[in-house]
Amino acid sequence: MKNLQIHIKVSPELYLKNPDSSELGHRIIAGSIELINELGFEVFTFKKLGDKIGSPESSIYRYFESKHTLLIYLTSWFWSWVEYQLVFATANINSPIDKLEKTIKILTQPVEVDKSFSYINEVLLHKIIITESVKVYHTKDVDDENEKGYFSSYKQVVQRVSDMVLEINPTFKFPQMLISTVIEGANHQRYFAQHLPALTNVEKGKDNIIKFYTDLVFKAIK
Amino acid sequence: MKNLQIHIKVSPELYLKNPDSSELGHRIIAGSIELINELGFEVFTFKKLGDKIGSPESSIYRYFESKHTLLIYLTSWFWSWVEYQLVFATANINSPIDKLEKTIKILTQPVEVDKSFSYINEVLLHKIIITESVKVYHTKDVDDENEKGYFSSYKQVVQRVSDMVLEINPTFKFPQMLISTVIEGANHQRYFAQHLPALTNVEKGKDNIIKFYTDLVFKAIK
DNA sequence: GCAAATATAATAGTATTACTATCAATAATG
DNA sequence: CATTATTGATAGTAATACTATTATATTTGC
Repeated sequence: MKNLQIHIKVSPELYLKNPDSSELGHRIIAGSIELINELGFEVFTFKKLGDKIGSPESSIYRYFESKHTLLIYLTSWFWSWVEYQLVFATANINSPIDKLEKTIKILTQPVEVDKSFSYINEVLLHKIIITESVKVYHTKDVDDENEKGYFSSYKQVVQRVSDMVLEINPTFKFPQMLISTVIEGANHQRYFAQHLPALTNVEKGKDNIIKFYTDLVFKAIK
Repeated sequence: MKNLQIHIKVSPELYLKNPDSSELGHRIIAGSIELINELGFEVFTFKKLGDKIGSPESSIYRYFESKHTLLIYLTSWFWSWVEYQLVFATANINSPIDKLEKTIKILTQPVEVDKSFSYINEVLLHKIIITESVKVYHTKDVDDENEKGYFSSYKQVVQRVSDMVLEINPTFKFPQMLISTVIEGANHQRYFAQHLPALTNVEKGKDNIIKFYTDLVFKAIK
């Protein structure tokens, strides 16, 4: 994407101190994206992150309450960024069908680097979304955290795309169900392709995932 | 389901000592199903389970290497049990379409108690599948564990249903992708209905989830 | 340009977790 | 009834997920 200097806004409830407001904050975000990828979320700790970025863990605790809220911060950033991409990519398209098709593509395709956000590696972040993001809301605290608005950026993406579905077929009864199925599904399939290929049908070279979910959506709402 | 006394076989790699071979084993399984539901997998520990069932944690460690393999054991049992239900329910149906429809229903409907397996509460176990099962294979050890066959019962269900799809439409290119999308999707939607209703379209009383995925499958393969 | 406020570093400490190890007591089995 | 297997009781350990305190930079407001 272009070299605009845009800032993605993340709800302040997700941090104690805004990581986008200091150099240490940037290092925390950039370092955590790398380290979570490297170790996996369970093995990742603030101690190890501190060692990596050369700061004590106590400093990281001044930005984030826990590694769990840091992960929510990252996913929240990601979904806001996806929404921005969505709006950007469909801005001048008039046909609702073309708009939805383009949107499904963005939601299901592999992510490319976006130079607009210097310290965030979107490709690695997408890998975290694929591998770790289910852990964000599969906890005993979901209801609490949902009330505090922790998942609003994800819900907003689902809502925006659901509205596009309704634009095409106002009588369709399950837009949110369809779109969340597609988003979660595409991530799952990308994960399966790498780790549990028996559960998917991904061939090298071809991107079956985009095709499969595009077909699925248009057949479902017809 | 009927009162047959059938034993679900779980791969021996998943335990150190077969929990189905002793009374303590049964208490571990029954107790863990209750306690994981109550506390959530992260907060659940063998210490707490030991207190609940009146045995020291060291005894539990003689059955399972870790709480992670215990969870895999539970999900593995569940998918074997689902497969048995699938076979049972479609045994005398000749029409491939009826068979698939019945199958999708079983995969997406709420679970009912099955008296055949006395010490296992299938309804609670299904709640664990819905809430915790993604954690089973979203770890750094997936590839390793997959090679050891830890996920074979789940893969077998997907394979069986994929074959039914191919029976109806032998040219359909993405059977595994479709079926794993449906299974994971239905579980996700049930979770969303309870905790993140903005992501789904479930109304009280009606079971939209079964309807939605049944439609989706038949439209996709037509 | 300097005091005051703020951010970060350095270090220490704690309850809990996820185990492993050892030995005694009990129950099952041949 | 002697042997073997199973469970209980107890202890111990490194790592985790924090909290707290004090010292040292760095920024900022006047």
